[in-house]
Amino acid sequence: MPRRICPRHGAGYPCSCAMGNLYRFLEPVLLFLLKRKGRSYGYELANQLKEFALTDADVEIAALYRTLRQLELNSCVTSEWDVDHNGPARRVYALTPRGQEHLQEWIVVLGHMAKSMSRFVRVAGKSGHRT
Amino acid sequence: MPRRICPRHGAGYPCSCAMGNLYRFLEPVLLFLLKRKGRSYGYELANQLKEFALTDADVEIAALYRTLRQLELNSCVTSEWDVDHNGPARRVYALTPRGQEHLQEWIVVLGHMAKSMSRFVRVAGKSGHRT
DNA sequence: ACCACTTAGATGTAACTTGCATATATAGGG
DNA sequence: CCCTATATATGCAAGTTACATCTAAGTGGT
Repeated sequence: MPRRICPRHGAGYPCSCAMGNLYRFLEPVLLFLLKRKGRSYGYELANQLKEFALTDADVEIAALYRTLRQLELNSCVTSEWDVDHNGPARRVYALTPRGQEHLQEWIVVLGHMAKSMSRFVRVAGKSGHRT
Repeated sequence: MPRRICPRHGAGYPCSCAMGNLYRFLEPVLLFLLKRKGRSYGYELANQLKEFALTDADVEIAALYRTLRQLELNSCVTSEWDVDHNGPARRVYALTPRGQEHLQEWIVVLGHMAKSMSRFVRVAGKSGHRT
């Protein structure tokens, strides 16, 4: 999330300029999974991610961990270590109110994009590709 | 288009890994406009682009010119100078068969993405946002 | 004890993309 | 001559991505 306030649309409107990290769309899915689950950690989220992957690309585990830390830096999630189990410690994340908001912004942006893309596919696909 | 052959899905399947330049989605729209128009040049394409923008971001004119040159490097379009008019010379582009194919790949990829995004918006939007 | 494997998180870095500023040049109007 | 519109292009800092690599704790086999 580098440019949180979009210079073109300002602070109020959730445009994709301000969303950042659009490429593989990890952020919105992670926020949603955390909302649904309550709390979770990276390794677990990685396995649930496939269910909602917004592209057909594989989950990049390194990007996932970095995205989670980035979300924490931006106060969208909080984390604490969980050592109360066998195996290596887990960094357990939970959504903040700020994260809830950000998820809603993402939902608006992705809604727009889905609509534009569907329209494009409909129009562009109409002419030219034979069955 | 840096990684044209995706190491995960191979050369046959048009996955988004191999598409590159996914961020602002200039490429597919330019290919489509060229197909529809027959031939056109950067400055003209820039004005038509707004009609099919896949995100709400403004058209980045520099990105447009660079994307067109990149498409030419990858044999998706050809170009020639048009000086047969008043004003500065225009670099006029036309779609190649390779470009047609690439547009079809984009349509498949964007179709998948639109579907995944719609689903995500439907599911994630269901709980939590009050009117 | 040693080794391989799974779970769990993190970092290093080259290559690439993006946003924004800037440069170049032709032509028309004042 | 300056200003604007048309038209293409480059420079570069900052940010993103893909892939490799590292650390460490536990489990099961030999």
